[in-house]
Amino acid sequence: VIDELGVGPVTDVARAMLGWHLVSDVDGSSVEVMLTELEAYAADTDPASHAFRGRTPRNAAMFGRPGTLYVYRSYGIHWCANVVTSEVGSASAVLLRGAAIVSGRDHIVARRARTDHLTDGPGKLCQALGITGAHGGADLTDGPLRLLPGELPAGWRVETTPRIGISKAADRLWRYVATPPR
DNA sequence: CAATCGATTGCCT
DNA sequence: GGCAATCGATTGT
Repeated sequence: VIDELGVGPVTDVARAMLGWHLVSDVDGSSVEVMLTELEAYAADTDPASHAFRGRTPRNAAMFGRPGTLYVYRSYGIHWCANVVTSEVGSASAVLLRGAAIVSGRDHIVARRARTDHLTDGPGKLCQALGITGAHGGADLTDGPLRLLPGELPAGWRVETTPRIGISKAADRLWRYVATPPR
């Protein structure tokens, strides 16, 4: 299903993943979103990657198979999710920063306890999908969280910008944002 | 063993 | 637009 993941540089993979869908059946709530904002992190050559300094207890999941979920806690409060995109041992990953809701909006509203800004940010997206640290290392090809290849709808544009909130390698245009036609 | 610092969010002015 | 909240992995003494 996710044969496209292990192929090519993580930047290309991240851009190609725009329009892919992520389905969550966590806690019995079925939610589906389409990915619209992603960032590429290349383990070895990227000082901003959590895997840049090698394997640690936190980033162990990044060294797994392509299609593995890597989840970490940010600012002690939020969960952020990445998809491992490289072969075992390479630890390149794509950070999930934003998505468009396809179905299950009611479940998301309940989880987020608000009706706006539901999935526009890495922490918000995790909360919307019910992703927590317990899902770190999960296989996205099988289980309550599934990643499905797809295409952006006609007319959507892709913008390339610097990554958000990092201090190292901040000049690389490795953030990809898809926006609907106006 | 203590110190540091976020791949952020939401509420405040 | 500014800033506090919050915690554990990672790094330094």
